[in-house]
Amino acid sequence: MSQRSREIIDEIEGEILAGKISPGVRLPSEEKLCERFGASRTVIREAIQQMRGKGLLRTTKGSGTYISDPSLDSLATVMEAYASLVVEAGFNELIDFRILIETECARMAATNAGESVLKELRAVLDRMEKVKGVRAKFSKADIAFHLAIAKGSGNRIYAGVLGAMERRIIEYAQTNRGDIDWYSGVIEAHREIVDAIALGLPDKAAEAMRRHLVSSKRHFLDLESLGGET
Amino acid sequence: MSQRSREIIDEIEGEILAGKISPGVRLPSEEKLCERFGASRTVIREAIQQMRGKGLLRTTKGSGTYISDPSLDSLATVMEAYASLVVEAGFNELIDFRILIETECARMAATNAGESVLKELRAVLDRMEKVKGVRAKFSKADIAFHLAIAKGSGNRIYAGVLGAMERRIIEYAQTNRGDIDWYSGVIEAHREIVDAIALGLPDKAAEAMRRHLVSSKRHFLDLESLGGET
DNA sequence: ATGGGAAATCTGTATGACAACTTGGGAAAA
DNA sequence: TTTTCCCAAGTTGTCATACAGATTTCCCAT
Repeated sequence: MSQRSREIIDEIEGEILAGKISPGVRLPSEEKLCERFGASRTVIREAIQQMRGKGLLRTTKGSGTYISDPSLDSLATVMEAYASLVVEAGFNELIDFRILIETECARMAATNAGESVLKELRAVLDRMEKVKGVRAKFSKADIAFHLAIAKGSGNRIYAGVLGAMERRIIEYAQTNRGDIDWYSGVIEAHREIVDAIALGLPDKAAEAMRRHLVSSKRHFLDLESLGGET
Repeated sequence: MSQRSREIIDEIEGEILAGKISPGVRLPSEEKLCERFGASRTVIREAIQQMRGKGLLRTTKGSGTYISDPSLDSLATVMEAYASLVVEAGFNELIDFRILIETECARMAATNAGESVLKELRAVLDRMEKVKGVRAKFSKADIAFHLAIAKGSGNRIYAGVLGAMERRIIEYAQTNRGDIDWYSGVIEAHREIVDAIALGLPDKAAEAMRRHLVSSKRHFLDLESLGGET
């Protein structure tokens, strides 16, 4: 497997991560790169496309190709793609991963979250109360809740990684669960978490979050073993 | 920004993650896709290249394009690219992320690790003792140590995510640190972790790992504030 | 039935051309 | 001189065509 584009990718990536080219800087034009690597424009473009897929490059028609600044979006995009593949093979592992990160998010949020985050959390709680029973809307609010906490942690990596998985996990895990008791239970758990964060109690917030997620996981596994498929 | 390839990517990705196409299955040939989307082969290929970059597709010359099975490598590739970009902006956050995951890995390894993992860990310890003082080799062994523990956790996500960051973090963090006391300290900390895992003591293993990493982080930050740059 | 080889299929690369868009600078106007 | 406007050069996006190199399929001769 020769793959001319592979070599080119390796070389350019190498320069990027060696710091020779910094985020925001424009890459030489495709034509220039053709000269430099002695390859056709086709190959150069294939290399660029692949790096774009990774989120390493960003192109603007008419202007040029630029090194991405490390937007969390790019990480999220890729992790989402990955999560969608792994979802069947190792859903358990993915959930455990999520529990680990979110528990830590809650803990950190209790010390770092400002008033604006708390306000957002309370707004989401109200919304969940309002849409109780409507699964699609409830899920959406649920996701918003967890992302808000991740944001409140102050660590952008957590928020990025989590945002990548959240939607898919919740969609997947909440299939076939519609009784009103369950909705109320979720809201109650969320409220407990918010209270702990508001009071600035890291351990309590972490513990509440962990309990909430572990119970979700159990619910999901029960449903699955009963054959709860779409 | 129209971006014909964008639409195609969205559609194909949508089908993949909706489960309409499963890992291992072959995608229709480029020509067929041209017909289906009413686009030129160029556009189809650009879409494919980008998804290849994400690790979503795998192509074999002469045979076809296939949906990747969720190999951890693909995630690692992408996270590595990301880590290289974020490394300047939020190195602290990246390290905290690592500490969180590795602590959990150590905890889980204490209950899940089999004899083979323990054997590997001990072998790595010996090797570190042998190359004490040679920074490049020591770093390599250091990475191997942490990855072995991640593997011993039994959760492939941890191992994948960590493998993606490990090399870059350690390379970056160990710059300018060469005195013999430091090497000994690292080995001592590692030995403590291995012992706890061998005895099957989750909390102790986790605590030892956390102490080790937090101390590394502090060392690194000290060096940095003194102007320790490449 | 089987083995071998040719044909069909498929991805990788090269070339040339044009469209769509951005950018910078120069000409024209104030 | 300063400002405004427009266009020309530069750059990426898309198309069509052709052929090389690898793999797979299938048919024919043994």
